[in-house]
Amino acid sequence: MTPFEAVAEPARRALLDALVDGPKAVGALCAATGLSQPNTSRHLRILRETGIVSCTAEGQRRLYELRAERLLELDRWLAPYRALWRSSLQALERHLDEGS
Amino acid sequence: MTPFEAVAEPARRALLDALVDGPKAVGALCAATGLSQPNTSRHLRILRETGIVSCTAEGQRRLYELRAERLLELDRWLAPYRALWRSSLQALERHLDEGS
DNA sequence: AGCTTATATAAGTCTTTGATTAGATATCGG
DNA sequence: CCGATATCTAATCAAAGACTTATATAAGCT
Repeated sequence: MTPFEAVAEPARRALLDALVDGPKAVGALCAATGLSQPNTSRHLRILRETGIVSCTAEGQRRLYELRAERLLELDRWLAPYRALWRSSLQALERHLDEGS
Repeated sequence: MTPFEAVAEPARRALLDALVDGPKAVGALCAATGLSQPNTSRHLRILRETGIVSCTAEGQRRLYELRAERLLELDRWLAPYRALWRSSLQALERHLDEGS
């Protein structure tokens, strides 16, 4: 699965958002997202297989951690478009300047 | 449909990539992507309904044009993760510096 | 008007994928 | 060893979505 498909799912974005401020166990992620436990595990597996999170066993829990580098691919794809909307913003600014 | 889901589909990313260097008619987009015409129309409709492209009738053709601003939402979501991978890159650099 | 080109839409099929329920595995505390 | 907790996996179902074929609409040309 591509990172694009991985983050397309709202549940998985919620999981990632919950991981921004550090690694968490599955139970904590269930609580944070409101997802059922099996559902959480399934989405975490997808994220793990995509390489966006990694998992380390910590006693009877599993700590999931972000591997944000994997999202670089999204950022790189976005780059040409970013250039475009920057230029439209600039055009808008020019327009507003002319109007004032 | 969210912009996330919209760009998750490879065919739609191909269409967007073909539109980066300016508006194109449907036929040109078919040729550029190798998608069938109905398929192209369907994906273009999805992109249009999501607001990522706009369409203007030009005689018997329809010119599709990028509305890159709509992808700002992706960029904004990505921001916190960008901060993370920047710091991991910095950590890697520090590590390499120590090693040398 | 009739033919052609360009695009959109509809119907049908097939695949993918998300959610739930139930059960399996493993670790911890006594 | 046993019960409780934490997590994973399997099976099943339902829904979403992608692709094809066929058809409709509309503009352009002669």
